[in-house]
Amino acid sequence: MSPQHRRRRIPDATVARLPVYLQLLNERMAAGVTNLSSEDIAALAAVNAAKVRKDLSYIGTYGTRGVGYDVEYLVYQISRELGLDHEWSVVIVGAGNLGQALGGYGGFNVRGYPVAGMFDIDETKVDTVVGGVRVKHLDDLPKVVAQQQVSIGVVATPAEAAQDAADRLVRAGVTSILNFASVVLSVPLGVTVRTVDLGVELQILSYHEQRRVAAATGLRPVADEAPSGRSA
Amino acid sequence: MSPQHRRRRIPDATVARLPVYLQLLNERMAAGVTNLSSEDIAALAAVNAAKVRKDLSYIGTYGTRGVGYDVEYLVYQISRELGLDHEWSVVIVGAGNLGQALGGYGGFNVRGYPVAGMFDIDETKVDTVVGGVRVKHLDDLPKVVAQQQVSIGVVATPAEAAQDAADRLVRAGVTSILNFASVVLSVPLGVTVRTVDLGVELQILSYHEQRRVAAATGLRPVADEAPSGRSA
DNA sequence: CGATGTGAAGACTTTCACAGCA
DNA sequence: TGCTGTGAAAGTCTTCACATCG
Repeated sequence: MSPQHRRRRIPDATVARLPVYLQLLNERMAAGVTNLSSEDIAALAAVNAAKVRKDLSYIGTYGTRGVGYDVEYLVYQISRELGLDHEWSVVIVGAGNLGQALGGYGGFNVRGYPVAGMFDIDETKVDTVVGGVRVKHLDDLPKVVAQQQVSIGVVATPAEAAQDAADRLVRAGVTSILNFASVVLSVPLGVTVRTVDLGVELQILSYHEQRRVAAATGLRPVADEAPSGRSA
Repeated sequence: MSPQHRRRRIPDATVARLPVYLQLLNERMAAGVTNLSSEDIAALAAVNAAKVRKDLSYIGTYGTRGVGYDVEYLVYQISRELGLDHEWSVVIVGAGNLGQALGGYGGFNVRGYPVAGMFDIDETKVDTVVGGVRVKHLDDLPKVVAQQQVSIGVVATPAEAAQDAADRLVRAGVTSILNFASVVLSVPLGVTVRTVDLGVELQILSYHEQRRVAAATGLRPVADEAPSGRSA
């Protein structure tokens, strides 16, 4: 019953920004705003207005010339494009420090990603309850993934166990993995992996810090400025 | 006492990959490997060998033709380039669910980012101890940042409080922020922000899932395959 | 008139392909 | 000989600038 355009492929860079726009559109909508121009959205997202228009043009022509974008309609369209018109169950592998934090966080359910199960190999963790979810043994993963039609898995294990976790997820039928371990996961073609690594993020930041120090010390003239963001 | 070349600016894309190479080089080094070719590194990082060579060429010419790269030396050079030749103290703002997980995680200290302080406005959280660190009131932030020369701040607050946290960090003198809240932070030029948003990551994954479903349903022919990674 | 949607230009990134050196 | 280091080509992403339309 939806326009279901499924036009040309959306560039990765755009896909990565759509959730950001969506977030802020939802926020403005909650504040009672009904219309926003690309300039407005750009300011809120700390990007260039032309980029906003290009990005939005990939999902369709939903703006009104001379006016802007209807917030509610745009939220609907972006949501549909991101596959948010239904819930996506996720499983979390690893019930340690991070796994517990993720499970207890609640953000999964709120955002439409209910936690179908949490798994660990450690027998002492099995059957404990984290964030309302009872931890199961990793061997039960295939059953849960199949029964609950899970297609997204979260790897929250120590680095050493991450590849095994990923292998098990893939074997169970999961095709998207959010990896919090500091390892490059090897997965078959057709499986999407996104890695979020605290260490990597910190090192990118310290690289910039180190440049700033070098610049300030005046040892070398450094012409360019570090990246930053500004918004309204 | 270091070669301190400070050559041409390193591209952002490369800066984001250097920590990944570093991680895996350290791992191989621990396993006793002393030499690796660009091809080897590429396989481990699931990227193209030419990219590895280009990336490494930005930090200097540290390879040996016909042989490859000396792992230990390369680790040293990448570390230096990323500013890892000394420790960078960090402060964590927000002692809630996530803040506690980060504080207790220990990964900060291991990687050379000791936690100089953890802060919250909630009086009931102040003076509790998280991961060996006593939570202080947010008003004490400037003192700690100044005294311990902190230049990196972590925002682990709810979205509503994140901008205030960022403002306080910047006012205190922090110039790099790792933001875990679902908001686009507004900071002055010269301050680097990196945002890690669970919701954004999940939505990017569900976009790919949704495409796969559309493709499988056969409703529309979808020619291209979702991104993936493969390594040895 | 004002803001969208978009070709075209420009910037950045990746990949190729091979000269050059150990 | 084998693998690095790098110009040059190809590909992707961003930004400009303006025709177009509500």
